[in-house]
Amino acid sequence: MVVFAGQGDPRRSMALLWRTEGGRGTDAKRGPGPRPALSVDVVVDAGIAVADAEGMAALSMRAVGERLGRTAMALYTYVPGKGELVDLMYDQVLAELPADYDLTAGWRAALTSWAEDTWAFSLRHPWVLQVSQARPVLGPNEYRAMEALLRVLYATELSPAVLRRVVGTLTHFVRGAVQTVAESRLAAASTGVSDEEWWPARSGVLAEVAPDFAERFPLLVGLETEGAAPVTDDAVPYLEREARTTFEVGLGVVLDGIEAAVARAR
Amino acid sequence: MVVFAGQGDPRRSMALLWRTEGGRGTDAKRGPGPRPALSVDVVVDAGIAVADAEGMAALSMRAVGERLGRTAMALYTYVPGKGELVDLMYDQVLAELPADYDLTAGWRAALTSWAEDTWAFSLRHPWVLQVSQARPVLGPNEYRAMEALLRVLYATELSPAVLRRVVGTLTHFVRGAVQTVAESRLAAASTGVSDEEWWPARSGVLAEVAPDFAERFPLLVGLETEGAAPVTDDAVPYLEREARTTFEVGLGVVLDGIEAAVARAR
DNA sequence: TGCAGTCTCCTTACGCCATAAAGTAATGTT
DNA sequence: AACATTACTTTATGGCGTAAGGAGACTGCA
Repeated sequence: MVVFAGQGDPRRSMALLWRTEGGRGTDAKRGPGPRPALSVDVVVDAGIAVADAEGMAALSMRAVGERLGRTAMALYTYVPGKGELVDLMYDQVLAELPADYDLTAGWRAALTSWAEDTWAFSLRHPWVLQVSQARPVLGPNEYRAMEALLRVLYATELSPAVLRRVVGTLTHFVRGAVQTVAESRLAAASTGVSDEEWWPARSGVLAEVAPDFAERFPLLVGLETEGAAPVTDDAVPYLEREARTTFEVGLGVVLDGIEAAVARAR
Repeated sequence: MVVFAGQGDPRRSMALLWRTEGGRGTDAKRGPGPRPALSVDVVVDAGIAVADAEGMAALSMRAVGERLGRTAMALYTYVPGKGELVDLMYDQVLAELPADYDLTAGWRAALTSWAEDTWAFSLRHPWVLQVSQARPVLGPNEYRAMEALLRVLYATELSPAVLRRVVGTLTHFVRGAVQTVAESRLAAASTGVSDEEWWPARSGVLAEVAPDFAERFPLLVGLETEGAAPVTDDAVPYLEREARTTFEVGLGVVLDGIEAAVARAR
């Protein structure tokens, strides 16, 4: 369930995202009417809490309202709609990402830190992976995070034209890798069936239903038995271990590719 | 809206996916009861038609039923539920992908073809990008496509351990890159606002709401003006052009990284 | 002090969604 | 001819986002 950005009045959305009047926790001067018991920030935080705990699929206006002891409709006082709420939640959590990376150990080490931070961040708030990238949210923290990545990449001294694409390459890869883990956890949580239980059940049936499997897909069968990730921690499920190794090895591959581009440009 | 796989009886799901009794179009021997006017294949094709035309968000049991002149509930005769229907749709379209790649020009050229085919395929059926990868569908065509990719990758003579990860690296990257285009089209179609209209509207507001933008994000602003993709075809929207260039350049970067791994292994 | 205007928050309602349950009618087998 | 089985329908349940309208709280002005 990719969730799309709020499509209402751009002026209203952007004013909320970049809301500066004192920032979080300040209440602007009041006019007539009852004093608001909530605030945009409180609503956004409640949304984040719901999404963190129950996932994006469980994020409903009713659920957020309930967490605040209010009805769903009460939220519309603070936020134009669900799309905009998600935008605000997204930009809010993005504040957790570093605004700067240490470049003294070189760009490669810095990029590794960036990828590692992004990985950890995405697992802390897995629902961010379901926010569509097509129409970016354009909030301050998204820009802040992008600026941090760019600062690292400028150290490669690659041309702007290449640099632009490297940004995409890195984010696509990291996003895809961490998404595997996030979705796997989501599936386990929402079905109550762990990967460890799910996989043997399916592959057992597979053997029944496709007895000629080994002849049809020899390379696949060969690969399945070889090259699995070593078991370093039994508490980490199989699929997550595999995904983590793919992340580490794959990141190395991508960084090697960037290095090749750097060498070629020199 | 990531859509998760059907979570019902694995035996039933797998039997449907690998259904062999005559394959498409054969009707099994009949018992008592009215003769079925539809079939699993017809339902799956209708689902694909709906998803291709209107997107995953518009894929409802009602919509598919309506296309077949039936109620939503009628579909449950053929398919256990929506999740399983999506699984079947997914594996069905995957049959469009080649089962083999020409390796005479080397693995690099073959991988480029693979990436290109995956790109085109994903834009033909953008909704496949919203099928969760966490609990794979495990249908015959998914395995067929994977086997084709593996055949190419075996030509690199990398160790199985590395090869496993390279599969993930490539798929993550291609998926991420094409997803940008798919979501951008989806956003344009569902809101009626093209990227060309959307972006200036937003960035205009951005300038109002964040007058200190250029000081806060100097690298970002710098990059925005430099290194844009050259305009080769005016009919292709800006964001798609950018995404396509990212795909091409990024693929080169990843392939360079694989080449580095190959060289190191030698 | 009183009242008008404004604002928060509620209830109700609409039209979607997946799917459970139960009913109707058609068909093959005995 | 009776019965079991099946395709398909109608109806209902409990979710969703949010439009519309109303109740009561509060400020600012007369």
